[in-house]
Amino acid sequence: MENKISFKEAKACPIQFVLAVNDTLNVINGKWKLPIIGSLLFEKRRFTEIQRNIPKITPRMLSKELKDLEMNGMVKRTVYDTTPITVEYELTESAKSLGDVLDKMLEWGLQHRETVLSES
Amino acid sequence: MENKISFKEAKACPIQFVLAVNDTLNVINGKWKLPIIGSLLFEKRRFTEIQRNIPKITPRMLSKELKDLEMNGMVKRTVYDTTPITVEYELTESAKSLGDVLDKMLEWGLQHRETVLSES
DNA sequence: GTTGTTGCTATACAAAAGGATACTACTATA
DNA sequence: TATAGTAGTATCCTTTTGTATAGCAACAAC
Repeated sequence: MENKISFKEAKACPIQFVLAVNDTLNVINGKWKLPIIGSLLFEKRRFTEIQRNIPKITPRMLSKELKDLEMNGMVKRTVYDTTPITVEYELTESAKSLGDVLDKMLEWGLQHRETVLSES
Repeated sequence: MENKISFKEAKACPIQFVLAVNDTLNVINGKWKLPIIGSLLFEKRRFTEIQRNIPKITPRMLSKELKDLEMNGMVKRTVYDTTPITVEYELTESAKSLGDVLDKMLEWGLQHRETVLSES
């Protein structure tokens, strides 16, 4: 039962290509995932720390997005039995490796903006 | 008035970082942009060709998304005065260069999926 | 003169995403 | 006893996104 798809195979087939790229996009989609990942990129943080880091997010949204990220293997949640209780969120190794992809997007985004503006 | 931001600057500042990456994400967000880009990656196509290429898209959505992509400098639209009228859509150079970014996303997506599955 | 083709647009609606506001249980501090 | 901090939930509402279905104008072939 070898259903693993190689880069080569995925790239050659438009359908597999779109599906696999969407896998990546789905992990970071929505208004808040990127800011949350950004907040955790360099250090683990607690719920309220992230909240203070992203001024306009509501606890409902933060809670929901953290759950999403955890389910997708992007964030690890650790509970410490202190009083009051302490919960720490940190990025998984896989999530940290997304940094390279984000760099590529950053690069393209800056360049594209320049190209588009220079044409107007 | 030099408001151009370098990769280095953007990478160092979390806010600029998130903004610039979002620039890239916004260009390909929504359900249909990626399939449309995929359809145009190797050849220019006409409206109904794209429609046939992406079976479940409605003309309303295709029309809307193509306009979006055109406005964002991703697609060039050319009208030929034939009967019936012919309209061709093709990716801009900037859009084609997005291919490299998509490859990175593809790579990460495949790898992440493997990592997450192997842990369960 | 009916049907088909091209590249769409109009209207109405359903679903998904996100926001506002209030609230919980527990404890520590003033 | 009142206030504040911890990590969230619950409920309701608005905004955004996408769908369904129909139709248009210009021709051309049958």
